[in-house]
Amino acid sequence: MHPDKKQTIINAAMELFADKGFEGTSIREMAAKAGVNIAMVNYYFGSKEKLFEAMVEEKSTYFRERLTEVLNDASKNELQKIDTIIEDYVNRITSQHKYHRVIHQELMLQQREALHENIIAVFAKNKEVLKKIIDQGMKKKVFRKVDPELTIVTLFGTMHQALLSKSMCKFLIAKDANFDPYTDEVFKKRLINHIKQVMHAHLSNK
Amino acid sequence: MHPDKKQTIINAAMELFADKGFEGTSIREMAAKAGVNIAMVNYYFGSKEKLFEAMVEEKSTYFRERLTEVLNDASKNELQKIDTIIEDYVNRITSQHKYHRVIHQELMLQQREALHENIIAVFAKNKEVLKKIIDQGMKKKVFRKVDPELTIVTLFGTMHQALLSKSMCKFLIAKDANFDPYTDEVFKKRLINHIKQVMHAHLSNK
DNA sequence: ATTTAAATCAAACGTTTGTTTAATTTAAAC
DNA sequence: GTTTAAATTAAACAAACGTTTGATTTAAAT
Repeated sequence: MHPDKKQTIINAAMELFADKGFEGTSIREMAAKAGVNIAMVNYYFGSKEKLFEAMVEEKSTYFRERLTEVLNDASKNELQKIDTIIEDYVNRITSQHKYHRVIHQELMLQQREALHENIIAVFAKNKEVLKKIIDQGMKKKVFRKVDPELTIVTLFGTMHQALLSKSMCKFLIAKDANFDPYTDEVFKKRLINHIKQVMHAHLSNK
Repeated sequence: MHPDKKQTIINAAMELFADKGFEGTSIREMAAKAGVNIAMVNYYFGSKEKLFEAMVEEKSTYFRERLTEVLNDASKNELQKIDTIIEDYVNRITSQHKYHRVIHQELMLQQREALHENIIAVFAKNKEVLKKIIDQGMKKKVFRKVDPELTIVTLFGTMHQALLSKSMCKFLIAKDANFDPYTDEVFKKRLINHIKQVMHAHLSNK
């Protein structure tokens, strides 16, 4: 009938999971938000937990592409590749911050740990590509000798810290009450520039 | 009778909140873990939510001291002060990572938002001190011109990313299965050194 | 037009939830 | 030793939870 009804449920669920957590979100709430009968969730997905897994799976495929082409782009040097990834990733998080919040919450908890592997697998590709670029840069002596893994941690950690908690973001940036970091282009630029500056200083060997 | 029974409940609650989230933790579970009757929670704290608030309040006071003395330590230059804060903060998180996990989860959710102010207030002092040091360093031209707020974000973001999700940490560092980032002194040193290196490169004006 | 299967629904299922009650035990005050 | 208040308990509370049922509607297949 409605072939996108599953999708509607997944989208409603994700919003609620991001704002209230998995156990904080009830099936009745999701069904109401999606405009469907509460029985439809179990009809389509089998259970609340399987819906959650389906949501992670469905949203994560969105991020699995690209990035490898950056690695093999001969027109860019290592530092330019890092810059591209920074821009790319900030745009991803701002456009899909609810999904990233869900993922991040889930990884901090010690529940449904079987899911952690799936989530980590999405990051794996990104980490791999970044690691290769950093290693390459160090080999060519255009990068200074750094800790590759923790450099990646700093890269992602800065973005997540800046973008995944609105309260913390507002506090640190001290904007007015209706400031929204996910739509504010000025802030996005500011964040991108900062991370680039940090990474240039940290990596560059001049 | 037992004057530390409230404390026992708070400690049991915090562990469970950190692993399962607020709504994922039941009062019966906490009571069992603390070895008290389930009615004692409401008897002492009034409600589950008030217990949560009491926990945040009680644990946060632990972090409210120090740090100002670092600011006024005339024997240290600005970079040395930053180094001290890095060491200090990594030690805090590793020794109290469950508390930091709870705080971090809470800030990502859009529930109990009245609590966010209290939580943010704990960070406020730390941010203030760091900001003063960075501003001072920039004024003296020993620091390069940077974005002070986002520099703080990078500092905290790196630590949180590295220490608050065990799955992510294990994946990035690729240690064996029973590697524990909170007790592993080698990893702690490695993290401290990395953050220092990043901050030196980012801030230092030589 | 009839059949058949998928989709949708309101209602009910048995649990678990946070909280309260009312009785009992404990310990301090007098 | 009696009184009084605080602490502790088992039991019960209504509400909300995820899930299932069985009937009904919808749409495709024959």
